[in-house]
Amino acid sequence: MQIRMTNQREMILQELQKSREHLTADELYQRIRKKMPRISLATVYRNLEILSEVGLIQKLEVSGRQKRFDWNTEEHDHIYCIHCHKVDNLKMDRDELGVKVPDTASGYKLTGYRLEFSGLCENCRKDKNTQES
Amino acid sequence: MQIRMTNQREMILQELQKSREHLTADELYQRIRKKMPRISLATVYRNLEILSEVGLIQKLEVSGRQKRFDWNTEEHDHIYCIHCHKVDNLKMDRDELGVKVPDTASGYKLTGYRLEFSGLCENCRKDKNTQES
DNA sequence: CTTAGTGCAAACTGTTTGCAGAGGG
DNA sequence: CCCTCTGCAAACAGTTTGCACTAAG
Repeated sequence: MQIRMTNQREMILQELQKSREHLTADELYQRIRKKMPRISLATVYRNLEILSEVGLIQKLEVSGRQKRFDWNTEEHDHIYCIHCHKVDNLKMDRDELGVKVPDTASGYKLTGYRLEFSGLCENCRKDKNTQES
Repeated sequence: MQIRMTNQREMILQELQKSREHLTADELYQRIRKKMPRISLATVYRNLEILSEVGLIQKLEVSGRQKRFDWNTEEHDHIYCIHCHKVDNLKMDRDELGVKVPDTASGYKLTGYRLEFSGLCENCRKDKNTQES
């Protein structure tokens, strides 16, 4: 199957890349809607799925109930804000992290890992100092 | 608020503990229903929530669309089967894993991490050998 | 008795799908 | 022109909630 670069598709890709964030389908939809009011949420979902299959973006498995998508297709890990639930890229290389992946464990043949640091992001740290929630 | 030990609550706790697995609310519901046919799924959800708040069980943040719950309340990591999506406890101590958590990163004040190995579980390894999916 | 907990149904959230029509290549 | 992609609405999966009744303490 060949994939066509439609306006919607391009917009989604652009908007995700320029955001530098890890948006959910709905967040992305809200932003794109301002420039392309007739786009539908279904289109956003369909394209995020397809773009991640093709390898132009990455679908994330992270904390929280909604799926998130990443413009950065290299292997890297994430940080999760326990207060506002946003997700950022961890700017550390995997070899700095020191995770030792055994070949097998508990009967599993291991193929990889997923590491997610958690903590308070810059904004939420400020909020916590001034007004205690 | 004080919590009452109702039959339903006790059953949920028991069934989860004896399963030694990381069940979803629905899986648990299906099992309990055999012994307690009038229990409702809503009750299972409500109790899993409450029991995890009280600290008798643990709510997991793991791969997959459904929430999973763990009878084991100690801090530990998980292994995820990329084929059948089941989740097992990792029988390794955190200090064996060698993860170095910096104090801060990308503006975040870090408080912890979540590590999930992924691979093929015993059953799925067998399946893969005989019949290629 | 009192008030937390239950079963049921209905609501809600996030995501997926069927379809007829539109528009990339 | 063809066939992938779109918008729309309706379906779906997982979870939560309002309510009147039940039962634990």
